[in-house]
Order: sequence, then structure tokens, then C-alpha cells
Amino acid sequence: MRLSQFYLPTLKETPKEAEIASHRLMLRAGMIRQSSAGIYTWLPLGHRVLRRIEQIVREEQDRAGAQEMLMPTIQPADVWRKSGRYDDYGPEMLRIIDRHERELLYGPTNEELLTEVFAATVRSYRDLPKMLYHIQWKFRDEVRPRFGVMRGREFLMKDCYSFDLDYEGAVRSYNKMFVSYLRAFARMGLKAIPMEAATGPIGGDLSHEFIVLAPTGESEVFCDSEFLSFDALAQEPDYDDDAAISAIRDRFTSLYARTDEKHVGEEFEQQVPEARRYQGRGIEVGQVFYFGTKYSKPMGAEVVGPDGKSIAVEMGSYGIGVSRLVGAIIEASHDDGGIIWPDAVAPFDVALINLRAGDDACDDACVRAYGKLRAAGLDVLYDDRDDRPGVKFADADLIGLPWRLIIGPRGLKEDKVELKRRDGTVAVEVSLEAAIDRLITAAGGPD
RNA sequence: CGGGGAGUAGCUCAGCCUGGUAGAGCACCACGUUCGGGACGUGGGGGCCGGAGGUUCGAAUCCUCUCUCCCCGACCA
Repeated sequence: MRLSQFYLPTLKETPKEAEIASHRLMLRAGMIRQSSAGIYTWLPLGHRVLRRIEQIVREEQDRAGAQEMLMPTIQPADVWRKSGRYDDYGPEMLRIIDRHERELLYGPTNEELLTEVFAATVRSYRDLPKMLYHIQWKFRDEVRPRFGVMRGREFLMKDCYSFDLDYEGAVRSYNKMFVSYLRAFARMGLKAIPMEAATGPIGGDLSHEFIVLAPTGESEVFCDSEFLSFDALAQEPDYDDDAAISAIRDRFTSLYARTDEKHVGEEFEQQVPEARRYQGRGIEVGQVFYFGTKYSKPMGAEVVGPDGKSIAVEMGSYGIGVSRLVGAIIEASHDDGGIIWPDAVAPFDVALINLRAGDDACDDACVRAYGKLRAAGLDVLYDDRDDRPGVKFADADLIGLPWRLIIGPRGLKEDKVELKRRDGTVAVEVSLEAAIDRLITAAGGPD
């Protein structure tokens, strides 16, 4: 993409409503624009990141054996009456009346809708287990939206639902999702710690929240800091091997990690050496629940078992805040100059900066690099603007692409270009060809 | 929902107290000079001063109502 043609409305000054780094940087980098309280338009740059995060989540869900589908955003009130949550959910639910006076709502979550479909279509225990998910916009009419996309009213969520014949099966599904989450967050460059959590209005009795430690988080958390050294990508999980999957969950729940609702001071002090006690804020980026037959019973989601008797299916639900993750990643990875994207979620792989747009030698070298990198499958944002170069560097810092290839007339005389990592780990001057090779090699590595 | 704050140019804000017909910096457009890290000069465009009502010869400014947004708290799959 040529920056001269890209729709990227960056801001030099910070809009006053943005208090925390991720919100400020997302507005300044031209990723989002606020539409109304807690509701945002995703501009091309932000949309690219959103899609990349979504894709990682999708790949890890598929890999764990979940199947993607798509449910509507608008739901009929009736299914919520059946589960008993129409009244329970309260004013957070956005209720809508259509022209025929029918009661509808903008879905805050999808347990009811999917359970209804499932109940209508599945008859036999032979059809279990199943894990079904979708990635869809949700709406919760928060009293006080804040922190940009971290606590929006409209937000993109991946929600998965598992259906099993018995408790043991439900736990197997729970564990698969647990491992899938560990992998997904790790691939995005996040240290997300699974913490024992309260189950809230969804109900249930087995639940973990996946928390990214950050001072701007909204959750108060307590955990063993040893978790930060765990590597969720160290081994390839075999999702057909229940024991192996269970072992991974055991390892990632072996140390103390709880949200404030579950926290017990004495146990924390007993189980965690003082030097490793982390007590602070965290951002919830995902949550997994087991809730048994809470929805399957009232909604009649039953199957006929091997003995010919009907059994209500055992369910769990598993959410990832896809849009919230964009903010969480920035909170976890930025500096004074702007965002520092982890490679796997960066909107582009390389910022190609032409220091002297209009100069034949520079233009030629840039176009050559641009073509080769793209041919090798890299996403390149080519800054070909005929401006003061300083502006380009300011924007490049702000947008925070992992690599920066800088081509100017002075270096070109000796066939030298600058190649830099945004995170500061690499800064070299090499020939244009060497720089291109290095970028292509880096892109072929793990994401 | 309780407490606090703010709505004036795309952004940040001044002007309001003490009423007299709209300002600055940045951004944008044109031209020129520049160009190795957020340039300089000259010229230019851009405003229902959140909305409605009232007071007044006259309202961005005073009064009333209202809408929106933000912050703290409570709430939060």
C-alpha cells in the first residue's frame, strides 16, 4: 500500500477524551474514530489489526476442533424469556421494538440463540460432542463506556459454545478451549494468565478469566509472577489426546492466580513466596465457563442417550474480546513515540520510507524494494509522500510497524539503506538487496 | 445511577467575569525556498460559538430548559 493513497487520518495532537495510552494511540494513529459513547468506526489501519487478531483466534479455535458459524446480531426476546434472562439481564441489554411491535434485542451474548438451534436439530448422544463458535458484534449498554475499545458498548467478540453428554465430556471441551486460548494470546505476543474467576450472570461453577497484566486494567488480580515465564507455545498440543490437553491446563493452573472475587489473602501468602506475589491490575481478554445444564434444561436441549433416555446436554461457553484485544495489545506494547506492534498482529509488516520522494534514484530503489517485498508476501506500507521526512518518521513511530526500511539519496550512493526494528532490537545499514533478503527471511519465521 | 467537568475551525484551546457582529497554534489549499528524524516564507479556504426558548437596540458572552461527550465512583459475559 502506498501511503500517499492510503486512508490514514493521523492526528498530531491528542483528542482530549482519550486518557489511556491505547485509546490515545488508536485515535492518533488513525485506527478508529468515535461515533458515539462506546461505539467506534474502524478505519483501514485499525480494521487490519482487528482482522489479524480475529484470524489468529479463528485458526486456534478451528485447530481445537470448534466449528465456525455466524449468528445474527438481532435476536427475538422470546428465547431470552425461555431461559429466564430477559428480565435478569437488566438495562445493559439494548431492547428494540420493530414495526410490528415485536420485541427484539441486540445480542449481548448468544447462549440462548445457539441452544435453541441446537435443541431443534440435535437428537442423539451420537451427535455429541460439538463445539460451535462465531465472531460477531455484540452490544452491551454499559452505564459508563470508557478507555476506547477496551470497554465499548459495541464490541467484536468470539464466543464458542460446547455441548457434551456428561460432566467429564464438558471438562474435556473446557480444557481444549483453555489450551486454545493460551495459544491464541501467546501468538499475539501477549502474556495472558488464566485466573480463577467468578461466573457472573452467565452462571456456572468452573471458570477462568485470561488476564493481561497492565496498570490500566479494570480487574484487580492476584497471582504468582512465575506465570510470566511460562511459554504457551512451547509445545504443539494434540487436541485428540485428552490427557495431554488436561496436563497443559494443570500446568497453567498450578500456581496461584485469582481475580479479586476469588482471592483469599491467607492462601495467597501461603502459596506464593513474597518476592513472586503480583498484586495489581489486569485486562480481561477472555473467559471460559462451564455451566452444565443451566440453559439446556429450560430450553429443552436434550439428546437421547445410549439407554434410550433423554438427557439435558452439558454446556460451556468461551469468549474472547477481539476488539478489546486491540487495545490490550497496545497497552502491553507501546512507548512514548507510539505503538510497537507484535509481528503477528501488525497492520503491515514493513514501513518503507522514501526520504526523497521525487528523486529518481530513491524512487527507483523504493519501487524495487516495494515490489520484491510484496512478491514475497509481505505487507508493505510504502511512504512515498513528498513531504518533510521528519513527518514520515513521526508517523512511522506512531503507527509502530515491526520493520522500517529507510531509503535516502545519501546512503544510496554507497548502496546503503537503513533497516530497523520498531522495538529497537535491530538497527543496521546494509545494501538494498541484503535488507530485502533479511526482511523476507524474517517474515518466513514464526509469527 | 451518585459526584465533578466540558461543548467555539479537522485537532488543542483563547474569548464569556465586564454583551457591540469570530480568534491563535497546529492541520488543510496555492506558490516559492527547503529536505538524513514532527521545516520556513508569502498568500488563501474553512465557524447555525451543541440545540431550543428568554432578556436586550444588540447574545459565543446574561437567564431557563435540553442534548451530547469526558473524568471519579458504583456496576461489568
